[in-house]
Amino acid sequence: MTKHLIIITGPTAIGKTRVAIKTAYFLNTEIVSADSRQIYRELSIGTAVPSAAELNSIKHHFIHSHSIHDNYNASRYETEAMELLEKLFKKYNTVVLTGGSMLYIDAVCKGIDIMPDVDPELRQNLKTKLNDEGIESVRFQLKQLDPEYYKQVDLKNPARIVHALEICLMTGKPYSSFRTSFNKKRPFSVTKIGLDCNRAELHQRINRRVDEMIEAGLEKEARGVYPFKHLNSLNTVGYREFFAHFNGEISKEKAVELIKRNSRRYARKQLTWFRKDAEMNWFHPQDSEKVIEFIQNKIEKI
RNA sequence: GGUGCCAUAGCUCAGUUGGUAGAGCAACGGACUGAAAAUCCGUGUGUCCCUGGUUCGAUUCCAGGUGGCACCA
Repeated sequence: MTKHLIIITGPTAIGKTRVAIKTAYFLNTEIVSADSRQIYRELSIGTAVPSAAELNSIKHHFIHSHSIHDNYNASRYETEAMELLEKLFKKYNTVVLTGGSMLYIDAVCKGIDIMPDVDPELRQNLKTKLNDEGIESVRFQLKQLDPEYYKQVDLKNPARIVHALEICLMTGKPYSSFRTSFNKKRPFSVTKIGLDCNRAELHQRINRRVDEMIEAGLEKEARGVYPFKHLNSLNTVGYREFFAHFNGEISKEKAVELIKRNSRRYARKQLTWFRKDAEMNWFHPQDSEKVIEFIQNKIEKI
């Protein structure tokens, strides 16, 4: 029996949860979340996790399953998601995966090259070097250790250069030797549903949702994790703006305004990524019936 | 009703001694393989309020109109 993974994605605040739940309900299956921030149990309001009622109606995975202290990443997600899918596909022929984390979705569909875990101490050292000596110094070091990748990398992007260096230094081999861009074979078919609407409507949805988050007590939630503000997991829209407010750098009003703006920019970035995906089938978030109909047809054909 | 000031990008405004214009913010486009809600790159998007007049040429000068603000009635 062929197994099917239905992916429901789209920009932040578009209404993925609702469509995913309707779809999972119709297919009588469970939902796997592909959201790099809803995965943290310390974050709820600012990441817009599904409501208790929604979580009760359909079994969800990777919601609040990890801690902000866990040092999570896309590769760990790939491993854990694939293990989970193997189990779920023993029980179901179809599983719904939903979320807006582009790289996490790709990790499930195509896989990520195998590399060693990054040593946090090494990362800190390289960050310090970057800070003290400037981007030139890490650039130069990368040129020595991996001239091949040096030719391709965005030389203005410190995160890319630092990561390549990390791998070179930890393995003694060039980073480029790990980059196969090989798409892993998956034991299931993939159907991608992209949700989108016109931009003005999307901005309205985002602004409204941020206002709801504020009413629901986002400030208090952010205050609670403020001591850990340096963690990557908290370099997150909705939290870092409040941290700036707690630091006395900006007013609360300004923080709220920035959360809205940064959410809009995040949505735009997601759309840029999804748009170039030729496998995406686009729908309006109100058209969940059409989505289900489309999926039904697709599954019957395979 | 009278007088004065203003009208330029989505917003706040600059500017052109007459040769169709530029800042900030917002917005938009793109890259992306173990930080991805991260990180980085790029782009002015415009009936210069309307209608006439002067002029080779008006967003700019003049007149009228419309709208806004202030003050006086």
